[in-house]
Amino acid sequence: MSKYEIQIREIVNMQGSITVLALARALSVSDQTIRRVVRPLVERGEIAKVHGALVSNRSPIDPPFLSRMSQNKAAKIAIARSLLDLIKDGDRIAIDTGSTSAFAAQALRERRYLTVVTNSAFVASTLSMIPGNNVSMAGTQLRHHDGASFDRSAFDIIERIHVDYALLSASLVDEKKGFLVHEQCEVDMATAMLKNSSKTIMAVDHSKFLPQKRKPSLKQPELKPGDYLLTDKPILRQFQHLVSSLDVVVAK
Amino acid sequence: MSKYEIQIREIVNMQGSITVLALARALSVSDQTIRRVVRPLVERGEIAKVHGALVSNRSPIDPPFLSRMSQNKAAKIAIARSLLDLIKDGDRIAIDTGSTSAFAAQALRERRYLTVVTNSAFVASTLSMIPGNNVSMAGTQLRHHDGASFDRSAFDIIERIHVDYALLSASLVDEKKGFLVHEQCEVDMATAMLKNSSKTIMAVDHSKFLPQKRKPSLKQPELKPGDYLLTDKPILRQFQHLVSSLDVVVAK
DNA sequence: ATGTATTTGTTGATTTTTGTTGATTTCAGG
DNA sequence: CCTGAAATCAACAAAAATCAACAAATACAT
Repeated sequence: MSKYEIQIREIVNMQGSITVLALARALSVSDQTIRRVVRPLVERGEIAKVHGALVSNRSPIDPPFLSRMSQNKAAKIAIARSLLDLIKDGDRIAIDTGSTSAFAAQALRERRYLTVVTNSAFVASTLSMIPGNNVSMAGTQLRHHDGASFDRSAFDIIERIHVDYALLSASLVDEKKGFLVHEQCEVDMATAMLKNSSKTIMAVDHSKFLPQKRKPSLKQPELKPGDYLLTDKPILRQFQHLVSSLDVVVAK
Repeated sequence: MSKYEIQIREIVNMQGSITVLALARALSVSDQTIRRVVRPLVERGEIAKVHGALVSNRSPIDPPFLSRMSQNKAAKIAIARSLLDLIKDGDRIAIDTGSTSAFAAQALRERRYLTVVTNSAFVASTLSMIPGNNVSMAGTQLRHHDGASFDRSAFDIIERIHVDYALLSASLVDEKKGFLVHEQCEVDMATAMLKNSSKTIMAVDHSKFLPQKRKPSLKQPELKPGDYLLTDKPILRQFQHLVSSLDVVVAK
């Protein structure tokens, strides 16, 4: 790995695109050097190259978080897209934190006049820039691993705003215990959102139905009959009893 | 894929529609080049083409925030990078809203253990995901054009947290009146941030020194002697008196 | 210090892109 | 259904970007 690699990646991702020569001048090396360093990056698909320029494959404001921390990207995108069949222009929705919700937020940029309340700064930021939306960020101090807030004020705000849908997620689906997450604050937040919404949408990709190394142990609040379950593969028999009263949507 | 592709897509989507010739002038290439680059885009259906013009097929309302983000991108990035000379690991900083601040936030991802307080959801989201940072999002209801908050709680939080630096911006620098912005709430926020910080950093790219169509009229609070001014071109003589007591940093 | 390995800059051949020219097509208005 | 202006297209020459190969510079272990 070359010493210029990090710099190059950073400049390219920040600018969106730059010519090889400009980059050479910026780092005061020859254009040939840039080409050499860049070649493996292109092969690994980290940045794209066209005749005349290097272009980032990330959108300039697209968080590293989406590409980095997401396993099962395809599944989550499919789920997010199928969410669009449920959520219509003008709906009010509470959205929890997590990567599934992040993708959901991206998809919901297609909708207009949404009322959104969320404790995730990422979701808030994404949807607040859509004209016509009314977005409330619940909470102040953000935890660093996902930019979500669980402080007192976060709950105050969630409890103040009533919405049509609460979009929730889970870390693991257990045959016996149901939808589980790692932290109590997440359960508390889910409970608050669920209480203040007409319908709940639980979004879990199929990997959440498989055993995991790090096992969560805290149970999400009970869903009501008629609530939605969004996933990307048919529910296996041993989980059927968990979802019998729910409206199951399998994204394809 | 051509190196002009992203720019073309951006301009077309931003303007809604534009003639081939205007686009050629904008990128200072020939009209023939535009046609050539555009052909595959049209075939893929990414933008539509009629005799005489290219029209965007995307929803006409795309976040104005993003478009502003791309004006003077290079200058803003240069300023953001030079900010890294001032801000060190562990510093505490208040950041206002605006595209310059958005780029600053991107650059500050290199720093660790920052204490950040901001009323911009985008800045909060960007910096909250860096391990070791302590980020507070000030405010609840986000305005849609830039995802920033100016409600009561935003001020409460800004006023509660004392920081080393306040990073502020302006829409126009007027020879006589100084640093101007469009809205009173922005002045109020800047004032609150400035009051609670040891030093203020005013970041304005050179285009802010030029006359503008839409003229802002509200004056940002006075900077203190020793505060920083970050810009990307040397200060012209007629503006010198505004910055005489300031520490001027010209990014290159 | 010495030799070896790696990185970097330079050169010239090769490929791709771009601008220009002139012919052709499309469009609006009688 | 013409007609003139503007837009488009095709083709070729000029310009720019890329690549391969080699030499110079640098780093590194012995």
